[in-house]
Amino acid sequence: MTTETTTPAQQDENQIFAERRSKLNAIRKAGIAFPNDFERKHLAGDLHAEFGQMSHDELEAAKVHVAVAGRMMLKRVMGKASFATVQDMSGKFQLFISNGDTGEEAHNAFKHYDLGDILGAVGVLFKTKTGELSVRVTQVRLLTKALRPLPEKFHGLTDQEQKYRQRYLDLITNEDTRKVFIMRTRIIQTIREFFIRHGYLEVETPMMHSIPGGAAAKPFETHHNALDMKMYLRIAPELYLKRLVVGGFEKVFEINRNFRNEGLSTRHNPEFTMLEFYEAYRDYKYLMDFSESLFREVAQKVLGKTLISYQGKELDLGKPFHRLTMVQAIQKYHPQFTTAQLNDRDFLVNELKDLKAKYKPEDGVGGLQLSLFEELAEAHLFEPTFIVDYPVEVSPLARSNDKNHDITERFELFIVGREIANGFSELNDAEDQAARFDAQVAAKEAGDEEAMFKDNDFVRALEYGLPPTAGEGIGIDRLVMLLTDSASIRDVILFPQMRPE
RNA sequence: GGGUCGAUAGCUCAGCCGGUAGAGCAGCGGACUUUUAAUCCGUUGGUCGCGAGUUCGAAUCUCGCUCGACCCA
Repeated sequence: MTTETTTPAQQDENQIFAERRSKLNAIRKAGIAFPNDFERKHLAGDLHAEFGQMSHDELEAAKVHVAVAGRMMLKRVMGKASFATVQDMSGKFQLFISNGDTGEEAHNAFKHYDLGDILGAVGVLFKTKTGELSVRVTQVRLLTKALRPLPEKFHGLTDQEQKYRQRYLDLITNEDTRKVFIMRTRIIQTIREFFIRHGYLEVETPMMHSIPGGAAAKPFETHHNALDMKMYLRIAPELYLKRLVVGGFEKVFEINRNFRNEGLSTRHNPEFTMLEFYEAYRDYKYLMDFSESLFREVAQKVLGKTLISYQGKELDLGKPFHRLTMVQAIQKYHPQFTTAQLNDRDFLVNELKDLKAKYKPEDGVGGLQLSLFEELAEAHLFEPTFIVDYPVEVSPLARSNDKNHDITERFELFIVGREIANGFSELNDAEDQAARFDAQVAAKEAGDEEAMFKDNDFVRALEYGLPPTAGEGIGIDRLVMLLTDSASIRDVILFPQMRPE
């Protein structure tokens, strides 16, 4: 990329750095310091899988020639012979380098290679006397000099802050970290395959919105220079995906980032990954069954089982998920409340006051029920539980229940006490949608920063006719946390948001 | 926003009642042709997160700040 050879930040200078830089300078003088002509032909993992079971004598007879490359993680020099362990994307492999096989000069050069350097080696497979599959190296080359030393080889990198800020170091050093992120990739891959197999179309909708919509959240704001207009990073793709269903794409899904301008915690990162999907001619009950089969399949394919352990407690995604209304969920953990009390506005306000819970005093019964549910029940929902019949006033995009217009055909799925999915039969009555937007605008004007904007084009789209449709969002980061037994969302996001150093 | 804990060599950590900094790994030099965190001998390396204060003297005590982890709102 560049030909700069000037030194980086001087305050990082230390003895080890200086020593390595002087080695690099010597390499530069001797020829090409960063060669790119080494042809790597084998991965450690493949070699272990293919030849790991062969005996010492079988390997000697087979004379398997290999070319491996990777970062040197361990080095043991013993005079006229040395062992080194290199690590590539698939695993680790041991090299045996000796005066007899490479010549004294090459072996002496190797002795000055440092842990962290990237090497390429060619040779023949053999087994050591302790039975470890290794390469008897005939040629070893330094491909990339590492100027900075690696973290200590036994403990690795343990400092949480450094693990998050310098994820590359965490990945080099900690196998567990690599496993989590490989699993994350597999989870997303499995989800994608599931939807494609069910006939869904994967789409991409805008990340920059002129009207943020689809969720109750504070957006990030930015500015478009050429159009001289305010824009928002999206808080949800929902309204665009439903426009696509209006357009005739009757089964769509999108896996992508949402942005919400809120605090950071072990469960919140300002940008996070969301799966949203919509299917015409389905309702929220279908979605619940569909979600159960999705979760089951992902666990089975990624973990090989549905019985999982999270932070020391077990749960089985193979068993039917519980289904409770919000009122039932509150009563499950607080049987002293009667249904009449939980539908009484004054009673709810008093309880919330006594509990010192967060709630909006202007809310109606529905909003207050939700606040009480969050305070008293949510954290207890360890086993997968769908909470159904959300109040209409907190569900401005969901279809009302035909028998009771105060509730919607909506559910949220909770696992390990955390909201992990949200789905509903979509509101496809354009006039009702327009009225609900107006109510949101009124709430916004009254000071609710999370209330929605009115999206007139979305209403116009509904006026052309949205078929009866069901839609759902699933928080991918939280799902990955669940399946990788991670306590913090930062442990499942490669580069979590941090304050500047 | 509040509370608890943390920041000392490149990394992992110790450093007690205040007396001017220590180990292991890594590095450097030496021995060693089957090691497995190799071993053995020798050795270099520090703005003790930042800034004040108390004190004859501060890594250590006090206050403030920065960054982080966890818990709470």
